[in-house]
Amino acid sequence: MESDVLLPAQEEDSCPECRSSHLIRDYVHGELVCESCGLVVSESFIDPGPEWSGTGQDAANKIRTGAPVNVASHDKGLTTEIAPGLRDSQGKPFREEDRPQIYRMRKLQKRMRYAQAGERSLAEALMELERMASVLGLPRAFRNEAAVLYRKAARKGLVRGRTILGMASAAIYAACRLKGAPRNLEEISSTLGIRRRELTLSYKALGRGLGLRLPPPRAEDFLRRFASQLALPPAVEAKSLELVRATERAEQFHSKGPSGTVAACIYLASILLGQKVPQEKISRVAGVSEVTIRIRYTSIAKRLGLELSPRDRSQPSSSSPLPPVSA
DNA sequence: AATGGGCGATATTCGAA
DNA sequence: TTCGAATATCGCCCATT
Repeated sequence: MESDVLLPAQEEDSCPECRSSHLIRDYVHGELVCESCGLVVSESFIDPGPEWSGTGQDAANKIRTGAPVNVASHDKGLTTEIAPGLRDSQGKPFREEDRPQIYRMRKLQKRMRYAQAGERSLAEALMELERMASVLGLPRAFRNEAAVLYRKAARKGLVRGRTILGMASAAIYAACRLKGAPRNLEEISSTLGIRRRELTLSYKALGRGLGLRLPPPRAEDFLRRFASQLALPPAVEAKSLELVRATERAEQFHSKGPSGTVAACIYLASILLGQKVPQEKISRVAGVSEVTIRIRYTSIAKRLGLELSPRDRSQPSSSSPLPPVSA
C-alpha cells in the first residue's frame, strides 16, 4: 500500500521499457535517458535541491537561483514527439529489431497525450511531492500522507487558480504536522524555494477545503529533530523535554513560536546540567535568533521559578539540582 | 484582490561585560 | 560567549477601497 503513488526513484541499469542497456546521462537536464527508446528513466541524478548548509545569516542566499531546478515540469519525458514512419529524427531508419519497441512507444505516447488533463497534472504533482520529500529528507510515509492530501485537494478543485507547487508544498507541510514531526513554514519554503506567501495561502486553502483541523504544532514535537541535529546528550534532551512541557503548561495560549520555546528550553537545560550548548548553535538549528533564545529562556526560567546562579553560567562542570518542575 | 494601519513577535546590529 | 538596548522587519488581522 506504499507505492501506488510512486514513480520509480532509483536508477536502473537497463531501460524498463525496452530493456536496452544503453542508458545515457543527460547532464544538461539531469536525466537518465534510454538511448534507444528515449524513455526518461530517472529524472534527477543530479541533486536539484537548494543548498542545505547555509546558516542563519545567509539563509537568504540559500535560494540564490530561485526555485530548485524543476526537473519534473510537465514537458519532461511525457510529451516527446515520436515521428511516424520508420526513421528516427536524424533520418536513419530504425533497426529491424527495434521496431516493435517503437510501436509500443507510439502507443504509449498516444495514451499519455489523450490522458485527462487532470491526471497529467496529478502525475506532475506527485512527482513534485516525491522530489520535495526527498529534498527535505522526509520518510516515505510522510510523502504518502502528503500525496493523499493532495489528491483530495485536487478532487475538490482546490488546485484550480493556484499553483501545483504551492499546493504540493502545502500538502507536505500539512503532512509533517499530521505525522507529528512539524516543520516550520520557513523551513519548508526556503528549502523548497517556494515563496512563503504562496505556501501559507495554499495551506490555508488546503486546510479550509479539506476541513483539516490541525491543532497548533506542539513545541515538544520539534525537540527530537533539534536534539538530534545538535547531538544533544540524552540527559540534556530529557531535561529539555521536561522544560518544554512545563513551559507549555505554564503559558498556555502564549502566541509565541514553538521553535523559540524549544530552543530556549534546550539552552536552559544545557546550562542546568552543566553541559552548556552555545546559543549560536541552537539558534542555527532551530531557525530562531540568539536574541529570541535569550528573551525566551529568561522569561521561561522566571516563570518556572528556576534560579540561575552565576555558578550555572560560568562553571560548565557543576551539575546543579533543578527544583522539580511539576506543575 | 489590493492596500494600509495596528500590533505582537522576532530579527539585526552593536557596545559592553 | 553572552547580555541587553535600540531599531527594523515580518506576518497576521482587520477595515477600507
